[in-house]
Amino acid sequence: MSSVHDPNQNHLLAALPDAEFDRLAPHLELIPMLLGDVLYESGGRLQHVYFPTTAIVSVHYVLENGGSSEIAGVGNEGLLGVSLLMGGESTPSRAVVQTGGHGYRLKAQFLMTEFNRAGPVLRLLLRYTQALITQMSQTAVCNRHHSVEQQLCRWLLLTLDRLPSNELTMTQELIASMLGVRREGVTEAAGKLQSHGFIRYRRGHITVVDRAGLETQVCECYHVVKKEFARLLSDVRQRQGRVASKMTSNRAA
Amino acid sequence: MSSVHDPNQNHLLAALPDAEFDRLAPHLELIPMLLGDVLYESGGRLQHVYFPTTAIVSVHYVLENGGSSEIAGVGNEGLLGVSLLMGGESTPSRAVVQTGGHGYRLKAQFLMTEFNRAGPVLRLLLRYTQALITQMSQTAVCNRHHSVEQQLCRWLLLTLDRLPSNELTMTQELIASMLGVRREGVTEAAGKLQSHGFIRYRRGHITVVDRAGLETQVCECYHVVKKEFARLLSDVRQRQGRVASKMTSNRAA
DNA sequence: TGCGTTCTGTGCGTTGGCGAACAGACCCGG
DNA sequence: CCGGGTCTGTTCGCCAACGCACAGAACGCA
Repeated sequence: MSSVHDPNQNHLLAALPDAEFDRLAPHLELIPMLLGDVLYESGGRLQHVYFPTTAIVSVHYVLENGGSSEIAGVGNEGLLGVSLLMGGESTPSRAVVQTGGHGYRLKAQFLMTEFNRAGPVLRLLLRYTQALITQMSQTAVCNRHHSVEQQLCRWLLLTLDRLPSNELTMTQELIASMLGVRREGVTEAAGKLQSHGFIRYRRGHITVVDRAGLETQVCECYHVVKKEFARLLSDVRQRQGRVASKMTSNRAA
Repeated sequence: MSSVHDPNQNHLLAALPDAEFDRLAPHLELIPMLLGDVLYESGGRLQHVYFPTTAIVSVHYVLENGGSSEIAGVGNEGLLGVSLLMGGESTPSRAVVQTGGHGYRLKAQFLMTEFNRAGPVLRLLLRYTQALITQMSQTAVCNRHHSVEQQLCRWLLLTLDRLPSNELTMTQELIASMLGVRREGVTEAAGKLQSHGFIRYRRGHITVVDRAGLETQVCECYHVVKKEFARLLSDVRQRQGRVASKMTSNRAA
């Protein structure tokens, strides 16, 4: 259990040059991220940024009438707290852990110091921001033009890409609230996907058995987002074998 | 006609400290922006950034099937080309002039040089980016949860805020394509608003006669966006009386 | 093993928005 | 002042998604 966690599991951290990584590493704090944990509350002050490793976090906007929609998901490919980088101390969005796991958090000031050096960290994180903007925009269009079933496919695939396994622990109710649709709508769409043999599910567990099948149903939005991430962050998955010594020493912080 | 145009009509340019402004000013190029002009094509390489003064530009995403939605509008409060700043040389979005007028453009390299000094220009533009992200996100939620009529109100008000007058030159067809809805839907919604006495229109012209009335119908999304812009860019509308000598000399560039 | 909770399936009626089609109104240019 | 193109108003059928309500199934805990 001691060497399971490594900041390099997060692709952004892994992509940092050694010098930058070494400066940040002492301040990275491993934390459990439990299903339902609220990382940011709408309008709240941002104290930390988060780099998920095994967890997935959903960023969404909530309306006065209680309706809401996910506008982006963040897993080990990204970070939470972009609005800090942008200079807003808060954000109108809400960030909730959607799949339990772990991640590293960093006090805002440390990242900002690094960011303000205007070096590789700034450039990397801005490119990530650009990818995030694409994801949000595509979500907006998708919300308007595509069916619940298509959107479910998109969401499943995007989530799957962030998971090590092909099973997601997730109720239909929860998925519905992510997509901003009715639970029954998800039930129906999921039923179709199951009858096609693409997925199987039971009470809170969805297993993707035919990923290629899902891809035949999904709308272009999925591919647009993936492509843009790949384009902007192609260099990001490289570095894996970095020595973990520096961090294990402060994992308990 | 000679002193009508001034870069300070754009709020971002106006908010720059003198030193930064003076460095950029020689490279600002006044250009007409005509209705329908395409500033950025989806996937195209970005050569310039644009600071609208009297024009309004619509940023939208287009789907394979031809459907599309505006994800943000940019007028004299902002700039086009955020993805350049983010380090992506292109963007999957499309930018089209929605209301004819003027603006200043700047070769990408000049802004990037300034941006990379990591001074006030960077900070200002990042905060603008954050505001833009809010606008996109709120649009995504709005697309999902609010009626065409509410969205029309939101769109009218946001557009109105960027115009000097209370009349917009705009066909219902065009508005429909912005919102990503049917033209008939706009006709119906606009009809209601007119019967309430909030607006009046005739073939391609909409006049807002009761702005307060519109605000009673609009969804919260409008206010959220406005508030966030105000919060992030409150210092931006200040400087107005800056000497225009430096620019008039190169207006013809 | 049994019980309560939570999740899923299903069946209503309702509705907002879509798609297509067409008539009338308006405007501009010749 | 006329005519053609464009914009607007309206209709009708259709369907996806909504909201509500309830029954059955699965699971977890005692």
